[in-house]
Amino acid sequence: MSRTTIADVAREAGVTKATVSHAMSGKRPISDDTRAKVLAAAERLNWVPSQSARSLATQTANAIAVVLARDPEVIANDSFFPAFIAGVESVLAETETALILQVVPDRAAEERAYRALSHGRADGALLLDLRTDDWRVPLLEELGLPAVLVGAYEQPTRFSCVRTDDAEPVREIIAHLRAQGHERIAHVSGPLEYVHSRVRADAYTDAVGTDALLREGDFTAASGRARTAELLALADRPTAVLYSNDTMAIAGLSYARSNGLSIPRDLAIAGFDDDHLSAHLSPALTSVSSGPAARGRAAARLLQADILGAEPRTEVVNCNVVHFRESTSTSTESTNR
Amino acid sequence: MSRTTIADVAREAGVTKATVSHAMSGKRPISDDTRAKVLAAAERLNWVPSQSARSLATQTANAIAVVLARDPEVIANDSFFPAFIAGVESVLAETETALILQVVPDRAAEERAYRALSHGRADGALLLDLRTDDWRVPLLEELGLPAVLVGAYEQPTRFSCVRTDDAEPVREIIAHLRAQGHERIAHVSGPLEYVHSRVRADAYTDAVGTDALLREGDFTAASGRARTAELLALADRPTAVLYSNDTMAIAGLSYARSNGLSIPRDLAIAGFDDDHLSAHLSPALTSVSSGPAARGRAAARLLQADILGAEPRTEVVNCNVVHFRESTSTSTESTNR
DNA sequence: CGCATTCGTCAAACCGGTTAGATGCACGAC
DNA sequence: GTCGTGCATCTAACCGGTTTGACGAATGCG
Repeated sequence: MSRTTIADVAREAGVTKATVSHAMSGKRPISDDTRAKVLAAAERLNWVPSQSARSLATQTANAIAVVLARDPEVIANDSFFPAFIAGVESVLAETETALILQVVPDRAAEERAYRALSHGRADGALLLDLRTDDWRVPLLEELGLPAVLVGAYEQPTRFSCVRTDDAEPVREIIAHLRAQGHERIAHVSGPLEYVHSRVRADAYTDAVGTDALLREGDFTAASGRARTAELLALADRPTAVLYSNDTMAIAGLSYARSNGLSIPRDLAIAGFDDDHLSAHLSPALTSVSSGPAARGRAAARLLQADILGAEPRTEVVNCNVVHFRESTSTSTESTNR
Repeated sequence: MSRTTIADVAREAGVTKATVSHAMSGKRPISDDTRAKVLAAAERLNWVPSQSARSLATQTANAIAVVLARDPEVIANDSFFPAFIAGVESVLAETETALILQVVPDRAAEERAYRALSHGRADGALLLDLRTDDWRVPLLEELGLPAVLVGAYEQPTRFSCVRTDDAEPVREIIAHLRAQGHERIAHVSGPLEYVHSRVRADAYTDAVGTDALLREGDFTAASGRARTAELLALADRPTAVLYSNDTMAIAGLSYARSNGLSIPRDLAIAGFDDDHLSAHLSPALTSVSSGPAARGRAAARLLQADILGAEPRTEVVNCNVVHFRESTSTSTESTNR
């Protein structure tokens, strides 16, 4: 099963490897008829240059990477992720760049993964789920691996960022709930080590004036259910809950219902990230669409620019739109969609 | 930014490159204290072997690939895909194998992608969305690239398969609808070039005895809406529709409703692939869970086995479970979950 | 007509690993 | 003391591209 190599093409075309290489890349002038011979030979033999040989020689990989330290279960139930990836791919497809997706169990493996990536496996990385003082940022700086930070990041950095303003939609939702007479508004956040969870939680605390009804979840349905149970068991139970993603919101909604509460009459519920089905739930779920596909596209573009040597820059992709739906409205009418 | 190479480690440890290589791989006996010196040096220098150099030398990539010819939009709204990937990753994570995800716009690009993959970029591929007489199967056989076929495939092949029986749940749903008195049952399929779409459509046609109410969709919400509109415009409009995925089902449901139909009273609706939110819709959507994560795990395991030289085999992962919910029940009660 | 210049191609080194074959050394058997 | 034997290590070739310096031929110019 010997694959055809550049040497085969060279022999077939009656030239040397170097000429084939130059004919393909155009980095040296090649006469038109030689180039034609080379192209014909390559075509005839179905030659595709070996990616590993090329990346060894050029130190580029034609691929970018996303390393995730999340539990696979969270990935499966997350609405942000697939849409984000779809956005990334829509940009990468244009240049036939591959996306390397690696899920790692722990920090040691994650660090190894980045080191391996920087050794010719990937030309750059997208960093998701940023933590405050994220250790990955200095690591990638040290490795010299281009990267784009997706989400808020507060430290100064040489990397490009794709930001969104996560605080604003939280304020909007709280204001909306307040306007409807809600006074005890709770928040089930994501893990607070994540910057975006923290930003949302802080915006929440600022808006309601206390963190008494703030509970930390982990984006899973199980945690949504558990935190909701805790909140509803309080003597002064909340009349509205804002969750940091739709999966937790729906788990909370189910739990509240199974305990005899009517949504939104007894408990108003809002989510985050606007799963594509959330508009069709019963009641339709108020949620914040964060434009995951647009963010994916922006991140991929910035990364490609960075790899080509462009100056890093921060792009604010503010696609955040709050969709107010039945789950937070006192009237029966919904603003479906 | 010169990365540390095996030569640096060799110098640091006072041995040659070959010794370092053997010490790491264990392919030749190395004395204990030499090995210790090498490991210490590698640790000290934070050495990670270059993946491209290694894969050039060994013709292995430590990565497997999934190439998708779908529109990014379909990926974003598909419930099968993220869960499947999560299942795959949960297996790959154990061996620090990377997943290469490549979305291609057309067939030429897809073929190039597979050829490039077989040149040291990936050790194997998972084939999704199989078509009847899929051209990719002979191509990968020719390239000698190990692969696992996910879904039904009828031709004989040397590749392992992960099968599910897509016909059985269709029969179950039709029987269920029949038992409720439905006589005009329609089906909105996926593109019929896909084997799984075809199998479902055939099972449907067999069960109802005609394909008069069969319409071909493409898994997008837009097509679900359009095909539903066509069906409802018929003189003898159907009283029940089975869709080949949940996205189309929900689009159809919304359309029917906005035309004044009540679900399930005027129109019963069932989906496929059981999105994680489908149980929470209004009405809760009857759907078929195909165990995407389990299938992903099985596919990844079979591929890893194949790469290591195991005999190809077909594994039937029959996780298909029909969840009958409100959208197909005449009574108000639901079997939620 | 001779020389400089440009153009197109070639030969060889290099990227960073792996691996087959050669070599040196210690040890045991005779 | 000599010779085989086996173990540990080294040397060097190789994987398949890219890239640089060299070189021969064609061209331009005085």
